[in-house]
Amino acid sequence: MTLDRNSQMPLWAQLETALKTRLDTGEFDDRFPTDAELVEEYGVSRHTVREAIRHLNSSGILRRERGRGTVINRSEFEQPLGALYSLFRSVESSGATQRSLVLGLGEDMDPVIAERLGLASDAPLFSLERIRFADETPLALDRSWLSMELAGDLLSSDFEHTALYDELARKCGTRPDAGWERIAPIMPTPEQRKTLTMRRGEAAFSLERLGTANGLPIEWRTTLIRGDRYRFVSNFTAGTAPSMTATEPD
Amino acid sequence: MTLDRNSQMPLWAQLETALKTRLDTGEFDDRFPTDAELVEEYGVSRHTVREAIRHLNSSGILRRERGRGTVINRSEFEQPLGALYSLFRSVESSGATQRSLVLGLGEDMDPVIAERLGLASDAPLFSLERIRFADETPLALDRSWLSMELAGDLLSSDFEHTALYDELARKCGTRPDAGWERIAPIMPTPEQRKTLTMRRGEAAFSLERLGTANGLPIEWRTTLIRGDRYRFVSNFTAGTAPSMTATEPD
DNA sequence: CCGTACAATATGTACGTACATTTCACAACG
DNA sequence: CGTTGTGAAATGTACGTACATATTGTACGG
Repeated sequence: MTLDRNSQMPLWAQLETALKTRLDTGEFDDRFPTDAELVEEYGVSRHTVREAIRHLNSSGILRRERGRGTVINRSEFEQPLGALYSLFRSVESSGATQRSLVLGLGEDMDPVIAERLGLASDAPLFSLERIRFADETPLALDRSWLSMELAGDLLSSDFEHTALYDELARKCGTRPDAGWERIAPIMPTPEQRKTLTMRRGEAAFSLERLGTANGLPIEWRTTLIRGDRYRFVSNFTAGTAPSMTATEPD
Repeated sequence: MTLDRNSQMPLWAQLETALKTRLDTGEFDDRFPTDAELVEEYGVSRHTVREAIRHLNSSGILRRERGRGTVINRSEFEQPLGALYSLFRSVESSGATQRSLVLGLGEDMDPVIAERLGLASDAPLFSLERIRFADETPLALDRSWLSMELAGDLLSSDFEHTALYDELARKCGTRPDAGWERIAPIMPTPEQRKTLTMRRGEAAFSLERLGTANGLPIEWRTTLIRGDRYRFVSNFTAGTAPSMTATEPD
């Protein structure tokens, strides 16, 4: 398949479509081509190849790893969303008069979470639970777990006024640099509903996050966001997401 | 503020941070600098400027408009999410044995939706309602509205096997090229729950989408996705989202 | 046999240039 | 006075180059 240099569609968008088609056929199941190979094959510059891959990347299909190559994101029903990584940050930085209230700070034990953090199932965990306010009204309920060995020094910190990651970096010398996030719609339990002063029948977002540093998991976090106070909104244009008009199945 | 060329942090990431800081102070409230101005001011190449702006863009802070300039995304509580545009597509392309069942196809009237589409409140609307299956089990409930004047020719189409946008392009010569999308968590009504064969107490995603072509709204769509069958997942790394480690408020 | 060192590979960063396309303002024209 | 045309401004696309950095495999030496 060759590209049409007279087409209205940008070269990189054509290339993106072509690559997506070939991905669907399973042609790259063992190995995705390198930049140089695609440059050679399609006769375009590396810049154009990267632009195409950047878009496949941001739509969660591919992932690039420096020194290793471009790998295909395999997942079944859980659809990766690329730049959704900013989801949590967007909640954090939603403006308004931000404030948080510490509900719990101390030691906890949980075999499931301990295993997620790569610890023995009876390992002691540092736990921090907070309510996030925006405009004086509860917006989210947030709980983090870290290894007590790593975060023990944080037991005496004041988290009403200090960010967890900043404190972690300052006292423990580390901070999540990667990880994953997952979002689901749920019905809050009566207790959660009461804590967040939600009305009955109101649903909520449930966010789960595993934060890693240097490839090792260091933080597990769950966040519950009031559904009546929050929406995630996205603008799309042919300019920023041209693959959409070309490949949107519907 | 000047950039440190000996820093470990890439130039573009430093520039991103610098620009974000200046954005926060409101310095650019009237006008965001052009590429050329930033090239001049920071003494970097336009490539680097674009890389920085690309990241601000994908985190929903800025929006670039060809021929016009770079503008700041203003929104209060509804946080834009950049590449979340692929949200709907990800549902569509979630694989499995995809199938849809047409529940309704015909004329409808709705003053609110008509207004959203820029029509008179009593204008007749084309309406299409479908159930989306994945693996023989209902996944989503989907309803679209278009102006009857535009989409009248689609009344006789077979949407069990044909995509709406393809049919729209073929018969009506247009197709959404931009728009916006919004996501919320909701409790389905008993009727919706029954249609999607959901258990009691299970929440769902509610997606709303306005699709535009050439700047004019042409489609309003609502989608209900089963919460027990779907998750949105995102991987983040310092490599693909370095601003995160730098600016994560928590 | 194991570990270190080095080379090959592949992506990341950063520079440069040129032209295309869209938008907007303003002048010229009918 | 309105319409059309033209040019300036700004981002989009596309090419080129060079070097940095992370990963992996291999060869060499103890």
